[in-house]
Amino acid sequence: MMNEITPLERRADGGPGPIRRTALHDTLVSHLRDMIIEGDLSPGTRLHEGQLGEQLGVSRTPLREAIKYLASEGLVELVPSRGAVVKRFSAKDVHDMLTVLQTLEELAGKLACEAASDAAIAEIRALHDEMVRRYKVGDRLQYYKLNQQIHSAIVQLAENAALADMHGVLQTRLKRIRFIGHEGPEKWAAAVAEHDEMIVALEARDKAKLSEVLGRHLMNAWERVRASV
Amino acid sequence: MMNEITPLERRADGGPGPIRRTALHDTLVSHLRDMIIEGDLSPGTRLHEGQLGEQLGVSRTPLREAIKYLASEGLVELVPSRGAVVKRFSAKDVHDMLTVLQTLEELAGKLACEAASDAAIAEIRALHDEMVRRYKVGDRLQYYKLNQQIHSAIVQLAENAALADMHGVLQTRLKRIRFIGHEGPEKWAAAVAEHDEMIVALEARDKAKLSEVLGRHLMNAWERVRASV
DNA sequence: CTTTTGTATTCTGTATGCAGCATTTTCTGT
DNA sequence: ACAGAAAATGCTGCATACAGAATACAAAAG
Repeated sequence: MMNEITPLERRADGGPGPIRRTALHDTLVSHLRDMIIEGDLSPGTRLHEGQLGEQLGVSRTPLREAIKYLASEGLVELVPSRGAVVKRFSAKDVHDMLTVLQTLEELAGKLACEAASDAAIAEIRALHDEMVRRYKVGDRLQYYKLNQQIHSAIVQLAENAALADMHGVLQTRLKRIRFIGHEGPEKWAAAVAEHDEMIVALEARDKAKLSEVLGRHLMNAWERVRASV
Repeated sequence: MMNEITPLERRADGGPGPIRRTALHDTLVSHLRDMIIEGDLSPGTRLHEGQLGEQLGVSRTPLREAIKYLASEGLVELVPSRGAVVKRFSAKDVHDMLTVLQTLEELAGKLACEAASDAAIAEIRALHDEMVRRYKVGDRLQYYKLNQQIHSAIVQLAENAALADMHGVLQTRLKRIRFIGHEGPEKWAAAVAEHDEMIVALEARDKAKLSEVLGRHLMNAWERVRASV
């Protein structure tokens, strides 16, 4: 992927709704996040404030603030007097994260079955169907994005802000790994099959089943990505 | 508690080990954290950069960086063009956090039984005994601190960095609530009893039992603090 | 040829200055 | 006297400037 670093475009408006001024901080944070996830900034790379700021067309002050924010999210590491470096995750780190993610999604599954409205479930079904379509066509990138969306959406159904937060942090940390990991056809098929089970269980509001499938799905996720780590 | 705000003392050394220079950022972050937890900055309060910086004896720049860091931790909220305010947690928020914390500690319990060394368990036993001593004397503050330490220590035993991270974030967010919550004698006794069960289960390395007790303990925690929220 | 030390450069850490937005106060018209 | 508008104040957001630490390089000594 390795795009070249492009200056940050400061979009003036967020579209419809109340006219909200540019929030440079947020823009910078997500921009840097993407750069890390997509590999423009690979693990171990030092985040050079002067250079990076110049490339993005931003002064050091807001850049530093964004870096501190990302540090708290765990994407970069702050070394006193030596700046920030992109955090490197070991295989064990990834496995640990998946273990926690598994537990969180199991919980999310249970809560979702209790709290979700039919309409919300229907939306996820739509995402799922679209994802399957992408799978059949072999569109990996869109598949990947829809996959993430579905998992996040199920967590949203649980209507538990803390759960969504924790899940989001881990999901973000893992994005880079998943972004790289390219499982073979048979494993991909298995993943899709698990997703199918998920949707069925959700529509049936079968707590135990949904929780079980989500857990199994993430256990298998480890098998799928372990080679890439 | 409401201490008056005191200038930040810049400690020169962290004790033994390699002589490390003052890390103002870290100091500021934990100082602000403490101020929020202990109620010097109550929920809804705007964090006035000029004023606060002057009181702490620090310029606005590092202060802003620390605030951004805390924002990512979820202790303060950033409002565009209007600075940062201390986040206010609703009863549902607290309940949600405890739900997630429960799940995480259940997981920690299972992992801890597998991974912990005898020595590590002995250390927790020591903390526990000390805590019980404090309970018998009625020393609430020390009891509270040791209580937190024990929970964190058990999570540490699991040797899962991601788990420890997520647990730490939630623990921090809840600290303020727990700091306030003063349960009555009978509930306090029940909590101590649960801790007793925990230690016994841990020493027996009884995964199921430890996990169950930890879960129950946190369910009850909600009963103990719900009045304070 | 290797090692060590002194110096120069580069980068981080912190302070300060300036512009724009939000809010409040004051002024004006009815 | 009251409503609305305009000015004034205060604060945030960003940029720049300065000081100190770390690193890299070069020269000299073993």
